[in-house]
Amino acid sequence: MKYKEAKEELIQAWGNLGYSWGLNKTMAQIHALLMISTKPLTTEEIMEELNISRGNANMNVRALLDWHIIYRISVAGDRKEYFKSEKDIWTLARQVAKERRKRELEPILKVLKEVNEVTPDGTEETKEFKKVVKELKNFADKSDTLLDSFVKSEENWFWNTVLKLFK
Amino acid sequence: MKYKEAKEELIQAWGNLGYSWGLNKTMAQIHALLMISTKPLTTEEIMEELNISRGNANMNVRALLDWHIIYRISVAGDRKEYFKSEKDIWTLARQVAKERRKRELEPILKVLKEVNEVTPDGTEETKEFKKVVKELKNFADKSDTLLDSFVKSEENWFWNTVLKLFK
DNA sequence: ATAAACTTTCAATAACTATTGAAAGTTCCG
DNA sequence: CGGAACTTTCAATAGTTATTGAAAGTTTAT
Repeated sequence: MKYKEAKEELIQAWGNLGYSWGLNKTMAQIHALLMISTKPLTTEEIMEELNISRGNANMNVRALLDWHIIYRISVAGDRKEYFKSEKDIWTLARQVAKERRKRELEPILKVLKEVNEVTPDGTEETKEFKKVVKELKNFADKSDTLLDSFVKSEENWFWNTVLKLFK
Repeated sequence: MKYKEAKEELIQAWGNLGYSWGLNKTMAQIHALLMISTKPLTTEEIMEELNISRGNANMNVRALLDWHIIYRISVAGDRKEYFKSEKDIWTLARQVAKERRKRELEPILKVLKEVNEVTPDGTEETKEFKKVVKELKNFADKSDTLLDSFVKSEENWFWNTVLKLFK
């Protein structure tokens, strides 16, 4: 297989995976491109490689910076901004987990706390509702603890301990 | 807080969470509705509660059946179909993990295997590419093992072992 | 076989999300 | 300051995904 084909296929696939991780397609593709690049790239180069507009490139680069999974690099004597990806997939996964925890888990925890305040009126409905909310809360709390530990963990320790369990 | 408010808020929040789990908003809302319902519901009732059309209700109910997270129920002497949700959140999470593994992880594993066949031509680019692909593959394989064990696990065993670790 | 009761389909359309590219903004340097 | 080099914004538009609802299809009872 030729390098160019392989590169395109990987960028494509990474785009899809990233999408299911909560990034958007272009964001994930820019990330993939930076991931396999041997050197930091400029907006110009990203635009060219992925055939996207300046505005699109700029917006998605900023989103990636916002997620803290790529970095801005300055080169002495050059006014352009260069970008490089966090290359350690482990750090990347932790970072994504951290963001998603903030964006997704926290809001539902807040709602669960809120709706648990429903006034029990003795009906079957509110009884069931309370029960379901309690279970959801339990589950969400556990997931939160797990995610938090994951975010704070270090690679080897995590894989060593967890994979030992799951073998 | 009134039951009706709480119910609506929970359905809304569940809709968002479900979305980030890879379902779509309506799918997740129907699921939430069945989750807190004390009895199985018909398509008609779902349409009414969520203010959605017959087609929409039907399509999303079928998608939920497809994910195996709700069930079809027949009531003797009644021609209508009733639906009820898998109420155990643990079983639900396992089922979702299973589907996503199939839909998301498997394709990327396939691509990684494929692009690893790139012909090394001695350039820096292909060297880096190979390295990145190898790391991704390692990570994806580990995630796959982990997910698979999760899917096959039983609730107490899982939480007991994992949470002990992460305390 | 007929018809009522119910389910499924699907073309039209609404709603949402992503993308473009030109204009406005910023920074740097002589 | 002036203007070149670069970045950011945003209104317009393209593209995608979700939703509707009426028509077609299916099942069941008589």
